[in-house]
Amino acid sequence: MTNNNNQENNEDVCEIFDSHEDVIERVQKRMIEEDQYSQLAEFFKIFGNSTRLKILSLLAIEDLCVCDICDTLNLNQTTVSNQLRILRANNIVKYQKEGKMARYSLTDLHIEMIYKIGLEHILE
Amino acid sequence: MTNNNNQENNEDVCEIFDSHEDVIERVQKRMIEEDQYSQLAEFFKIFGNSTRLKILSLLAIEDLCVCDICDTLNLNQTTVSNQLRILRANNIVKYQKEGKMARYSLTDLHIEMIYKIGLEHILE
DNA sequence: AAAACATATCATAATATTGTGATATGAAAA
DNA sequence: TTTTCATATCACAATATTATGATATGTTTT
Repeated sequence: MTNNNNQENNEDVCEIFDSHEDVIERVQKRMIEEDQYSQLAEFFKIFGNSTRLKILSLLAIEDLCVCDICDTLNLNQTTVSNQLRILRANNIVKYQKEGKMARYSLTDLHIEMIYKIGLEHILE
Repeated sequence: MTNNNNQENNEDVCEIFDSHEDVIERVQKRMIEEDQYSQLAEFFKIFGNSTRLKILSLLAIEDLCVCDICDTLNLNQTTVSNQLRILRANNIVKYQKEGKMARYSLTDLHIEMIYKIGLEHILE
């Protein structure tokens, strides 16, 4: 596994077998801030619900109004509006008022990228 | 907005203003399977918890045993083991027994990619 | 103005997820 | 074999999330 030479009971000079303390210190140094982990988790949580994923996948195809989303997905208007609120609050979608309608779209290319990599993953 | 010519009250022949029915039908055709949305949501749900994200970010740096993960993150052993179980069940991490220790690693490059795109996103 | 329509918000019951104490398993050390 | 160590599993209280009915807001039509 490791390409060390021949000595068997060497646990002092070999750099490869470093102590747990060393590992911990080294890895800790490369971590991001506590707050960033939370932000990231909040961001990914958005993708962890199939209703929201469906909405996102539709908006990746084209911009849509709320009622088209409802009808396409055959979902309750309240359900869709609620999820859109969550998506808005997290800056995942934006919308534009057109008369009494609201036309929604994705804010950001990252959203589509993440969706597609995830899809690639589950399709192996 | 749309590059149509000069007529003002044209609502019959112009292909650009299609009815809700047309939009719905067109978009529905490009959707993936119900089951795939669920699978995708399950997959992304994994990233939606900061403890799991922390573990994943450590394993993206180097392979680690459970106790090193606990010590690095200053977390309960049960908590870490539980999250590792979830990660294993979802094929996000794998492990290798080494004596009484278990060395964990990421299964797949997609994991690291998604983590990094997410990080890019929250850093604007 | 009233009616109809598109969307948003509020309140809540049902459900899911989280961290953790208690405990089990299994391997190495004594 | 007993003890110790590393990790896993179980059970569960605390918390978070979901979908949805009821209702509010705001816009167009009549």
